[in-house]
Amino acid sequence: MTYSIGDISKMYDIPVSTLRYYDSEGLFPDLQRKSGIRIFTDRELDQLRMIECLKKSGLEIREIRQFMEWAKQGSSTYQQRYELMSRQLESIENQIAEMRKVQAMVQYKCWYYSKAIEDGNEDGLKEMMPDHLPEDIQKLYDLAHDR
Amino acid sequence: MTYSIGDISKMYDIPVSTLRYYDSEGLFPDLQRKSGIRIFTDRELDQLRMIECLKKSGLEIREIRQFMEWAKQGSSTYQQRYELMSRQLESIENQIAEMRKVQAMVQYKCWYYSKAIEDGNEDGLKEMMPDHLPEDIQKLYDLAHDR
DNA sequence: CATTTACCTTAAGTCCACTTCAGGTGTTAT
DNA sequence: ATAACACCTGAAGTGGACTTAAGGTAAATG
Repeated sequence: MTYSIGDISKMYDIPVSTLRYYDSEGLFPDLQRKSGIRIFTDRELDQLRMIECLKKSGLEIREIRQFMEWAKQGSSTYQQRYELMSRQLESIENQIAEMRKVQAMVQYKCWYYSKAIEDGNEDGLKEMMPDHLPEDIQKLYDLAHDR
Repeated sequence: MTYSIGDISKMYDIPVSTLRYYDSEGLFPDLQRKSGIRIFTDRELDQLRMIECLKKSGLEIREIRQFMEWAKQGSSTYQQRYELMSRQLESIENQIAEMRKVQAMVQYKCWYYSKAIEDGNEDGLKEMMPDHLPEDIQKLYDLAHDR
């Protein structure tokens, strides 16, 4: 099965210009052409899924290109690819932990403003604020403030 | 307690230039000065924590400025601030869910390459690949590939 | 047969969040 | 007193990831 650049664009909701940009950056190292026109196959679909994933994990385009080049080189680069994935795994785990703290802070602020709306002011809040919050809210507050 | 811009820079490991940039973008709406020099207080420390948090949640500088302006306006903007935090909470939850999928993909790839290293090739892997993976790995694969 | 459509290229432009530069003031240390 | 610091400003520069513009080819549709 093969696809045109426009097919891929619709399937993944990615602008055609972005797909061309990725190609120009070497992110599809095996992409074939028929009289100048790019022919995408399931191989490129897999690569595109991987690109999106690696981007979300925080890799830059040139690092993704490096990974794609390693993949092209075959079995001699298993080790490098494994190490890259291990590093990314650690990085993602840190990012998730960080996001949990952000989530706690935002949950705390949601509670805070809903209480402020109820009371019409922040007076009561300011009194309980460092250490006398309701138990469940205190947990969020402490998590968000690293304590 | 007050702090100089250099103090804050060291405490939070943020370049002085970034703090000046934040100030120039209106992210410290109450920041005082003594003969031209910025005087940071605990209020600005709280704001800086909030800036970092909102940035991590995906807000742009101008949206953070909006939030800070609302905060300056007092009780009349509780509702807007509550709504912003609610939206961000939802967004963070989506981001965490997305990161979990990325994590599953990267965990799967870690397993994949460690197996490839062990085997010296991907032949065995390619045979089990769509549906005959070891049970725990299959879960990762399915999660990462939305199935 | 003309125009619309889908593809192509290279180069320049955009957006965001900083960062660097050039030049200046005021206080402290040798 | 001179140099080293820590602060200041406004303007220009940077980096990354696209996006847009300008101009062209080739197949297909009215």
